[in-house]
Amino acid sequence: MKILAVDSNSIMNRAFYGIKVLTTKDGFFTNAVYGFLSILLTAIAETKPDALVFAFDVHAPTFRHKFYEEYKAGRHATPQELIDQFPVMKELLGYLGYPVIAIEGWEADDILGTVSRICEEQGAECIISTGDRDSLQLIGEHTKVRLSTTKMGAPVSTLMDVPAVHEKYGVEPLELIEVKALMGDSSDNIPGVPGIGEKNALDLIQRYHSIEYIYEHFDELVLKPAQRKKLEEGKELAFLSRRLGEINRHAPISENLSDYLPKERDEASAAALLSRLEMYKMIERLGLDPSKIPEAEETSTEPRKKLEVILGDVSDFKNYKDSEPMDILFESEGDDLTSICLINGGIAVLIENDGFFFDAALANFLCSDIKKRTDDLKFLSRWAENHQSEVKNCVMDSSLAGYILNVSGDDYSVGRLASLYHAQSDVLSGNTDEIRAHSELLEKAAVFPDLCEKLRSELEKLGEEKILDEIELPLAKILASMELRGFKIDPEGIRAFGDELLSTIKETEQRIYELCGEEFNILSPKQLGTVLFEHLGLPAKKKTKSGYSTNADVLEDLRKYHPAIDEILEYRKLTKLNSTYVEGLLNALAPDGRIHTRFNQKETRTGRISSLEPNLQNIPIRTELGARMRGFFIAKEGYTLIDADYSQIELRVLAHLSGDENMISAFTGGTDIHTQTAAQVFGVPEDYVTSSMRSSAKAVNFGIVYGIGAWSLGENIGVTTKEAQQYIDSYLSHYSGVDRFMKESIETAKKCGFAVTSYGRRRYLPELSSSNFNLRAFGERVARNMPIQGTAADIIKLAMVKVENRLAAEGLDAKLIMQVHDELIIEAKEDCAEKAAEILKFEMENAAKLSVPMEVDVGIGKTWLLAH
DNA sequence: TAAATCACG
DNA sequence: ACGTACGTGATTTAT
Repeated sequence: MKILAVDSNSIMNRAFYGIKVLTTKDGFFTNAVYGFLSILLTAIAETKPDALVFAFDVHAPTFRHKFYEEYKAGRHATPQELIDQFPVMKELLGYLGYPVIAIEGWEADDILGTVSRICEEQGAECIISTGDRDSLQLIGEHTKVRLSTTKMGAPVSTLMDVPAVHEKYGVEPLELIEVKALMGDSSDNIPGVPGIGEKNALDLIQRYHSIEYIYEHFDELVLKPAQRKKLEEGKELAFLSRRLGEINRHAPISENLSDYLPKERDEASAAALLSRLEMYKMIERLGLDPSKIPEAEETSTEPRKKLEVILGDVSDFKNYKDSEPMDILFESEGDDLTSICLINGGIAVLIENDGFFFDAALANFLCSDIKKRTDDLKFLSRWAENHQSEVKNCVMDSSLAGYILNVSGDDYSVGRLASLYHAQSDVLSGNTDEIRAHSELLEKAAVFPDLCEKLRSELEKLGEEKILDEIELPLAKILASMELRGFKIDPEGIRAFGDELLSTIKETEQRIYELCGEEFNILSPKQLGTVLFEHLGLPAKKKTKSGYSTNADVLEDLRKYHPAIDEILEYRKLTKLNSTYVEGLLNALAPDGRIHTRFNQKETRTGRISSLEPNLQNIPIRTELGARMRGFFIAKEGYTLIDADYSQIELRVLAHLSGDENMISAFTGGTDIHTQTAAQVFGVPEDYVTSSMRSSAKAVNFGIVYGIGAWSLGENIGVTTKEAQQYIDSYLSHYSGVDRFMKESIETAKKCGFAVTSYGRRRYLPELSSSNFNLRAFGERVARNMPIQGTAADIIKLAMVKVENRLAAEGLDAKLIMQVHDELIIEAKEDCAEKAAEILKFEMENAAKLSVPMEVDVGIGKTWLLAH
């Protein structure tokens, strides 16, 4: 018999503070429950117990006896967000069939101690799962403690047994009570003997084993005079602490271990609770059947609509009900559609792709004026364009709506959104074999019409419908086109560049081995750390979770100590260039000689788009060698590239949002913004600004946008924290409007629970109400940054829509192929490049009206390098 | 699968 | 006492 006894309060605490903020969409904190379950699942997997016990304190927070007042004074009160999660956790454990024990007047520790005692007596095996070192005293022949801690933000667990306690503390487990009696424990308000710390206490107990012995043989002991005095004065406290620190192992619980075997689980209730907590993956991780999730509760009140499923083809919808939009859902394989489902007026037509007629009819239908809704417009648009069509008049993409409603989500599938927004499923009727064969598709179909309405009204309620209608929907189509068009590259050039890199890499590698006097894997931070800091004895600076940090910042500081450092930095650059860019791009090259990146429109928390497989938004430019990479991105024969990028768009947005007069005039004046900032911060005329002053000012400007702290700024530009603080103070006093704006941003975000762009795009920030200082500080930085980065993202998205529309309207053979946050690239036929460049610049500069002009630099060239 | 590193805006 | 500037994605080694 093996029993896992969980110190539930302790694990809840550990999870709450150790796990990033996690809430349901209406703001209920779920991080402690989530973390608890994660820890539990690993503990079960590792220990494979027969029975489990979950011990809770009756009161959260835990407090010891009569020290409650001191307790409250000594430690922050348990935050409400954590307290609220306890009943939920207990309820869930109940559904999972586990015994939950909480007894008035007894602490969780006492219950654990009792379980462990019973195990010891009956020869059963007991494993205590806790985040608290208190329980270590319970360790014995049959009792081990699985200690969960967070080391540098990562969850770690250690299994402690008798030898482990010997090794770590040099005393018997039971003697830990004595140690604690001497040293005390502030978190449990055990006073201990004043002046005796961990070192002293351990030393004394290692030698004398108990405080009783110490005080009985007090005069015979060899003690330093100061120590003797402290012990003498603290005698009473020592014995009091001894009593407080010892866990009572006789709580009134069943001595029959078989009572702790798991009971039958109530899967439906457990799954329902977890889905209310929006922990959908946890349902599976706990081995619950996802189909046990009950439908939303409201289903019973309204009679559900019927959806009649018929098998047919696209033309069956000639007589659709035009008061309602046509919903389009589909099954796909790669870029192909295998079947679609069209829903309108209570009828769902299921259409299998039978080849030519399907393609032609669907292509024809998609470009009709019929109002449409779908769940992945970018995919559908790509399909349409591949079949010489386009998607016209699409008024809803549920995934985009879901993203706009919560940019922090990670699953915008129809099923997930339906449960999140309580959409009602229609009742399917029709040929049951067909329904079964396409059950997934039809389940989506059944809920989709109502989901779209729920999403639409939610968007309207929050004033975000324009973001969908005017930005994301038109953009989806453009991104689809950009993905299809791709970016032509020069593979021969890249290969040659790669060969060049490879030979330099070999040489560099050899030099490093010689300089270090040994061969090792330079790319392994672990091995590199050993060589640099142990074999060569260089001064180690920062540490990471698992050893020495060897990142570029650290190495930069070490350059002066050893000639190998420069080579290592060089080696890193070269191998990065080769594996990520040379090899990465060649691997991603399509048969048409072009790279087709995919744009993710639903990824970022700020509203930016991201690029993946491959990522074309991080092609090198900052170093000369890296920038050569951009020379291999080229226009096709007879065409040329046009590259346009906003100048300082984020700072201009900041000037606009803050309304700071000084900053606004900086952008209308014509002097370089960083130089002007330097002049103001350092209090010198602009002509006297040196390049180092300018670069410090630039760092301050960036820092302001990111929600700056003096420490980091100092680190970044190599001045003391104090000096950095002076820069910031000086900056904020000259740009007092910015100061005000930043303060207001945090204040409104705290009040509303979200940060927002000037187009109304929201990012919810539950971090702001966290009781964890670091998380809250992070939330505050985000509250300052998101409106700026997000507004800039909205602007360039609008610009993309306008540019693409204008180019089409003017009938130019010029198309957008790339976006890099503040930069757009067009591939244009040579004879219309000038005209297209003009349009590009104009539409970008006029995509939004700010209180400062938006400036765009535009270039034309055969390669990305030349055009930029 | 996670952590470390580094490429970009 | 603690950790320390926002937003991404790809590659590598190590667990």
